[in-house]
Amino acid sequence: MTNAEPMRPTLSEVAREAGVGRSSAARVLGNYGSVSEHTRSRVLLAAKRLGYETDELARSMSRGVTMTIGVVLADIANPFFAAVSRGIADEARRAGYGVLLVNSDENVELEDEAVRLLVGKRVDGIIVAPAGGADASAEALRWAADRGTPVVQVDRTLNDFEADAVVMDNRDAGRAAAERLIAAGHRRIALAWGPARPSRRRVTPEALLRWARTSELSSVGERFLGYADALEAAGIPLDPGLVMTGEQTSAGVRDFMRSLLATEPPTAVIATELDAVVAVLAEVRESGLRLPEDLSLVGFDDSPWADVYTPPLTMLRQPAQLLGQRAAERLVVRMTGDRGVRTLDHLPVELNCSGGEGSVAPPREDA
Amino acid sequence: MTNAEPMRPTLSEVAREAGVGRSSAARVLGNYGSVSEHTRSRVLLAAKRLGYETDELARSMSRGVTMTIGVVLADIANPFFAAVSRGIADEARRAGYGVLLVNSDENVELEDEAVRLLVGKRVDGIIVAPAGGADASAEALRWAADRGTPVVQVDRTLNDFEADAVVMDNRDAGRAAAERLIAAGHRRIALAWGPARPSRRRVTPEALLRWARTSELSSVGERFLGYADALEAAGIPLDPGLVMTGEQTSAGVRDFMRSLLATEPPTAVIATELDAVVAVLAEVRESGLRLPEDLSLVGFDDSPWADVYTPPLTMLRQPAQLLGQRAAERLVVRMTGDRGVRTLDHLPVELNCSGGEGSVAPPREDA
DNA sequence: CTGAAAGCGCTTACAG
DNA sequence: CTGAAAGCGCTTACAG
Repeated sequence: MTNAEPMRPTLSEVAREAGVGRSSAARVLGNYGSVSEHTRSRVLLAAKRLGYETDELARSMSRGVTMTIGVVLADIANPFFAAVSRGIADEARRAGYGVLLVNSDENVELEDEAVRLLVGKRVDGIIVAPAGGADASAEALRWAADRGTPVVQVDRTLNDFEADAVVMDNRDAGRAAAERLIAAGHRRIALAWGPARPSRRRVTPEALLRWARTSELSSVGERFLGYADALEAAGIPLDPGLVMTGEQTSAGVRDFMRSLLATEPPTAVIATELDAVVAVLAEVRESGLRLPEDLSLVGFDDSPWADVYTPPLTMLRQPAQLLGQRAAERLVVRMTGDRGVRTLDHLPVELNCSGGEGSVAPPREDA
Repeated sequence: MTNAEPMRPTLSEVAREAGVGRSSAARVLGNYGSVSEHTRSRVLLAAKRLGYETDELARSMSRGVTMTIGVVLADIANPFFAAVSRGIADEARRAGYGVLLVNSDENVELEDEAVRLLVGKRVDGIIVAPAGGADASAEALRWAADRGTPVVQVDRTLNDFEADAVVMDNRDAGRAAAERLIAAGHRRIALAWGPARPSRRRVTPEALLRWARTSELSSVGERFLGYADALEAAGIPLDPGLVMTGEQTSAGVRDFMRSLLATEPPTAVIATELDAVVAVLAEVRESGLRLPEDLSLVGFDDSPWADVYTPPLTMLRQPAQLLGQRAAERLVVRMTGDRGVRTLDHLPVELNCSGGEGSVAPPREDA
């Protein structure tokens, strides 16, 4: 049993082995300052001989920079966030940064804890998809930003928070989804899910809109506003009964769809999240309806499955990986010292199935 | 413009503010040693007043422990690895560790670089899904392990590498997939994809088996062996023409399926990866075949989509998140000082659609 | 070009 | 219980 742990050699040991001073060894191993070719080669040789690798932790300590960025997302297992992380990781690596990742599960407390952890580990910057809606306190995030740690928001934005953000153009996407269906002749278009409104009581269209416009800036909230825009432009009255504002879960979608289909069936539905798409499909199957003859569907968050589904699904493709990349690029600029004004970057969302294909068909005559 | 960056207060400043020595402040802020109630409260008060947060970087430096684990996976955007990461992250947090994540893209060089980066940042341990097959050199990994950094392998194992591993019971899974199809009456069962054999020339069944048994321990390799086991047990000769051994990509699967369907169509197919499942479905659609009447399918890597597909797909469900959790648990034990013998943990893979349902039907009479 | 010394912000024996 | 001092492994002015 080898319980003699081979300690990693330090800079001093390399210096001694090479027969030079510590500073000289430091200069060649750290690639700075100037050294004679002679000492350089001696040091390099000694380093090789000892298997020296510089201790980045110590370097971070003295340089005051860790070359690490912190990332706080709802759930890395969610395909959307997984793609975002990938975009971040690639861009970070390109710029020489490592990535420390934490899941927040859309929980404000966990997010706060995560941010403190990251600041404690002295990350050079933070990318976050803020949980808890636009009005969340997000104390730790604001504290971190005040303390001088650059923060970039992705996919969501917090009110009264002066940090850069990179988001999808969700309102435009919601509008595009509804327009696609309206163009096919639909007027009863359900939205699963819409903004998470606390009360489940039915409200007037005006109240729903007013509430959405003022209190909420989440992505699904924005998508709802785009949907409302499209209806209004087409002269179709907004029916709050067609908008799911309750619990944003798969089970919630299934309940919503089931009761809707049983009472006042829509001719089309927009599913604003991947989970919602799958839940709608499950309920469609359960109810025996045919897609798209009996019900048209436009979904969000493209997936390879959408193309091989029968029928192929009409989906809005979010450039999730690009979103992550952009956020990382922005953060790198900030970490490099840019103090310019706040930036808000909107990425376009595209329909993947153009033409008359996909899961959109005209409404049935008898509908 | 506030360009006066609020520097974070240090332990010394808190001590001065509290009017005590540094060591005393350290003891209360670090929760160790003993201090009088009086000084404790003074220090706590001063810390609060100054907004002190301990610098984990400095703490790591002096304690020699970073409370961070490094994770090297092929691609975080892949649903399987995304789930694995989630399992790791949850377990790591539970034990108080942060997670530094790097993608290797199945590239041995990138993996090596990632491992060196992680060791440089002095992570306390590493979890890795080794790239490049069982015989890969994986120098950095071996070097890290020799140096005393605990390493746990997930999903794959390297030959001649004395590190713990947590893997799926892939051979058993491959066997289960084939048995399911054989039980339904199939004898011509294609495998997309099988082990990545360099040469694309056809070989004898014996040569293929011999090669797979000796040189390869990747997960798809194991799945192929299980498939072969099931065929042998059923007295069905192994036909190398039905086993895809070429390029393991979606395009490769489509080529393989297309030429197979055009020349000597199988009655069933096993798709050993999620990408392969989607590619098979795409080719099935293209060719106008019906699932499962014309072709039965058993896939790997369950997804919520499988349940809402028509027909619902018979899939082998890999407990990916559990895999990550187990690996992290194992690593925590090692990081805590356990020097016990190597551990190899096998997780069972389960069929999600039992009974006669799903995408498996008896072969057609005329086949 | 080169080396001794101080410093990054903690922790940890070691005396008092 | 408490404080001065040394140390973690680098980097960084500062003389020589």
